[in-house]
Amino acid sequence: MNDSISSTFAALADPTRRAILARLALGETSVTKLAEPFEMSMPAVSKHLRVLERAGLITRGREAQWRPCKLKAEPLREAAGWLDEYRQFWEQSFDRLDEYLQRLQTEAKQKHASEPKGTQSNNKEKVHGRDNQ
Amino acid sequence: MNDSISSTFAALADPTRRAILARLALGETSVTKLAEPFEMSMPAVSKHLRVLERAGLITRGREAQWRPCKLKAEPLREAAGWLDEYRQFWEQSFDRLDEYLQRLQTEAKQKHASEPKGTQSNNKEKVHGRDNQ
DNA sequence: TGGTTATGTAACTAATTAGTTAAATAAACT
DNA sequence: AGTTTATTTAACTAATTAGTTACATAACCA
Repeated sequence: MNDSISSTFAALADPTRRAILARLALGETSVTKLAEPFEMSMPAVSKHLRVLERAGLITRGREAQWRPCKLKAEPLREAAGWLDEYRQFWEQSFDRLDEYLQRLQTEAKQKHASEPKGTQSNNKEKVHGRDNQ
Repeated sequence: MNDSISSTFAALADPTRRAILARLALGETSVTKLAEPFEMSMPAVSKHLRVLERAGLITRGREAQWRPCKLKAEPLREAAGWLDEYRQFWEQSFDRLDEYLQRLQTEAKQKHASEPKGTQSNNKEKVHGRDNQ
C-alpha cells in the first residue's frame, strides 16, 4: 500500500486528519493551533501530520520555532478523479429513484387529487442532496 | 472510526478492494470470479468483500450456491461530496500554475520570438490532466 | 547562560488489518 | 446418500496503526 492514491485514501480515513485538513482549508497554521480542538497529546497530532505529509496532503515550513502546516490539494484532486469514474453509478441510481418518486407522485394523484402541488419535488431535492452536503 | 465516511475511505485505501469495485462496475458477479485476478486465497478475498459490504459499497445476493456481489455507489457519492469542498483549492493551485506558465511563455517570447505558437497551451492542458486520468 | 515555547523522536502498548490454512456450511448434481 | 462447487468462519500470525509518556532538539527571550 505505497501507491499514491492508497495513502491518500488511508490518510482521509481518520476523522482527526479530516478535521485537520478542514482547519487548514481556512489557512496555514501551527501544530499547536491544529492540536487545540483535540483531546489528544501533541505527539499524537504530530503523527497524524506525518501521515498527511507522507500522503502529500500538507507541507511544513519553518518560521522561528513554529512549523506552519499548509494544505496541498493535489492528492485530493487525484482522489476526486478516481471517484469521478463511478459518478455514472450514483447518478444512475438517482435516475431510478427519480422514476420511482415520479411514479409514486402519479399514483397518488390518481388516488386523490387533493395533494398540494410542489411537495413531491421538494422531497426529491432533499433526497438528491447534491446541494446541502 | 465507525462513521460512514471514514469506513468508506478506509475501504478505498486498499488496491485490491479498488480493483474489486472496478470489476463490479462492469456488472454483478460471483466471489470466485472476483477473486480470479488476485494471487490471494479465497478467504482473503472474502474478507475484502466484508470490508466493502460494511462500508456499504457492495451488497451480496443469493443465487443457488453463488453470492453475487453488486456495486453500491452511494458511499462513493458521499466521499466525492466531501472531496468537492476542497475543489477550490486544487483549482486555485492550477490557476497559479496557469499564471506561472503564462509568465514563462511571455518571458520566452521576449527573449527569442522563434518559439512555435501553441506549444505552451498544449503543455498547460497536459499538466491540468483533467481529461486523461 | 538559562528558561520558556514549539515541535519531533524513542520506546512502549493495545487494537486493527491483511494474510494464511483448516474446517464448516450450504446448495446442486448423480 | 455422497460428492462436488461456492463461500464463510475459526484460529492463528505478522505488520501496521493510533495512542501513550518521557526525553531530545531547536529557536527565541531575558
